[in-house]
Amino acid sequence: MSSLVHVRCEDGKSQTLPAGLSAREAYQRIKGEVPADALAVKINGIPRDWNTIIEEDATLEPISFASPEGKEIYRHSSAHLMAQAVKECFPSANLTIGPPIEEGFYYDFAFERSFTPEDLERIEQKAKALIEADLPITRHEMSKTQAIELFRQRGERYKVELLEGIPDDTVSLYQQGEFVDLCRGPHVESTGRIKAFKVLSSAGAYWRGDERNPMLQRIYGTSFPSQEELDAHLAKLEEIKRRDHRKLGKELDLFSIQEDIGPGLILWHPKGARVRLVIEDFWRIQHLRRGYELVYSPHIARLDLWKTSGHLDYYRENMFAPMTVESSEYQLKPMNCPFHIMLYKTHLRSYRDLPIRYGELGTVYRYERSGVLHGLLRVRGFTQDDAHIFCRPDQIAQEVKQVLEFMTEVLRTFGFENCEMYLSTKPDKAVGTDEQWEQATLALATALQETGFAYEVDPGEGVFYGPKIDVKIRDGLGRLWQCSTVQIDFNNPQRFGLSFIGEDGKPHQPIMIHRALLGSIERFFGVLLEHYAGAFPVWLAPVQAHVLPITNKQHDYACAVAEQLRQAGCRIELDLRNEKVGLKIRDAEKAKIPYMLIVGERERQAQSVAVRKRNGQDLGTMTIAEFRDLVRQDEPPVLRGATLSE
RNA sequence: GCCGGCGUAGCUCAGUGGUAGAGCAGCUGAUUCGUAAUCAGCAGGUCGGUGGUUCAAUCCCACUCGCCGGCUCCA
Repeated sequence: MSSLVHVRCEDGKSQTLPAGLSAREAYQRIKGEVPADALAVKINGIPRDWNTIIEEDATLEPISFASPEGKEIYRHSSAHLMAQAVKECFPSANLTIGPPIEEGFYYDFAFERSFTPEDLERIEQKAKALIEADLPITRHEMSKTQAIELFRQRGERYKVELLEGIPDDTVSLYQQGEFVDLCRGPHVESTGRIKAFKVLSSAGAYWRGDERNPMLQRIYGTSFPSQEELDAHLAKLEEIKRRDHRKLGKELDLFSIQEDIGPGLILWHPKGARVRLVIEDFWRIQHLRRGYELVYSPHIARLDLWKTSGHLDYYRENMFAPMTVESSEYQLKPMNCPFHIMLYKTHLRSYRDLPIRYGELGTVYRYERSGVLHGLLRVRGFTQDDAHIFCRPDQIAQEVKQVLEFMTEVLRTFGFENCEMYLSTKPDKAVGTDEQWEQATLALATALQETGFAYEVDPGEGVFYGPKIDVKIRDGLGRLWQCSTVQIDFNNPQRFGLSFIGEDGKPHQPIMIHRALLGSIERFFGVLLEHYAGAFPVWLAPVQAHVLPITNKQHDYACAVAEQLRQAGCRIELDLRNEKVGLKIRDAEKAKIPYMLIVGERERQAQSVAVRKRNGQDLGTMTIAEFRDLVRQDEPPVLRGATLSE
């Protein structure tokens, strides 16, 4: 064995060193010092502890919190720290697992009761004391048998169970003080490396995520390298709460969900409905211009239709129970596709007719388990902006490409510039031939490439009837939301025996493409509401301006202003209350009205309005016609002065 | 569905084993006012629902409905 190794640092500096040094020592010898923010080190590209012994030639690259790996290590060590605190406060709690997650970490414990807020406070204090103690974190490798014995002695039965499932003979443990956890690592060097630590919440979670398993007590927490960063993160959490669409929906009187109506069922109030109408008008105009036929279908249909479509077999758990009418069974629709298929079948189709694109704002009802309902984002009755494209296999790529372009245009209009695309391929359980899958998947990939979108492949995540593209949009707070989806379907054309007559005069089977741009109107509305924090852009705002007379001497004029603007298609409200303008402005501001039109004696004389924006900006006075043009400017071109009947 | 928390006036919330309060909103009156709160008065609740314990329940107990957080991110 060579006693010398060649070690290179991330910047290319290298040195030949005796084997057996730790990564930290080696790095120090070459570079003089290890950066203060280096949590761990990549050795030949693999994250490791700083005290890993170097036995072979290696390249070293420090990992800081700035990198995804660094965050993971930091949060993972934080999870251990919290687990140590829990074990010290509650020795009878059993350890299970504790991974880092997106903005923090959690650790699951088996404990005889739930943790109370007081417990969490105590745990946080204990963790802070352990940070203060700056305990070294050390790695120990041992045989699996030894590890099992160790955890058995400590009464950690879940750890024993985990170990029994590990195929390797050797496992690694990490220790800090009395605390020992089974862990692959790496970790930071000591508990003192964790600077700002916060316990956030607790909740029940099933062991291994399976509801047949016992319920564990999960504690969530987060940590950052500085108090400032932690504070910023907590402020962001507050901001998320402030923007919660459920809160805004109530404050702005947009919608409600009422116990007497039923969970997951949305009641659209006039203001919410106005926004929805604008969204839907925009949607309809766009679809008509892009070669879609708009259709309507009923909310219930004979159960047999759902047998043919396969929903009864594959989707039953998400459907409301059927109802019996005149001794036939009917089913509330969970999807619109069977209706569009039946529409296709009303005529004999030629290859010249394809593609046929049916679009519908179709309201569907799905049974969702009570615990998963969430405001407008997860409901039991919602309206899909659905469309089904029937085309020849060779038209898939072209059609999908058009859908993607259409989708980005629509999303951009609503203020979503960034999205992420995922291509999901054939799952284990699937219908259709391998050839069909390959052809369709390739068509999707081609469409993505031709439109120039970066995308990730989700292997095996396709629906059983075909591959799909899912699109997630990023909102104002950087959160991702699944809205658009494009799915290829070989299954339904076959089940329903769809055909078109080809050039050869023989029947062929069309391909069906399911697609939604907004996903569901309810969900999209919720996302939009949070994205804009309730302050809709002018073209979407339920009320675009308040007319605020200063005294009752201007009431007649204010009414005339409002009436003229309404006739011009603006959404205007009058505030004739016997109050000072200051209060009227304050109230309009709270209601997030984009414009305030203040009319006093001067404006009445000049037949003008003084325009104030909701951000406080004063646009000065202008005529009513000028203001109307100002509002128009904010509308997407397609809607500008457009009507559905044109 | 499961675990935990919560449910009091239109809204936000306080409160107690002896049948309830505040602020805002609402209504009435006064004020006629120039860019984020004028003043005064009035009215408003079967304390989510059902059942039980008790002389007495909004409060304690059980059930139920609903809401909130969480429930596949391999130690």
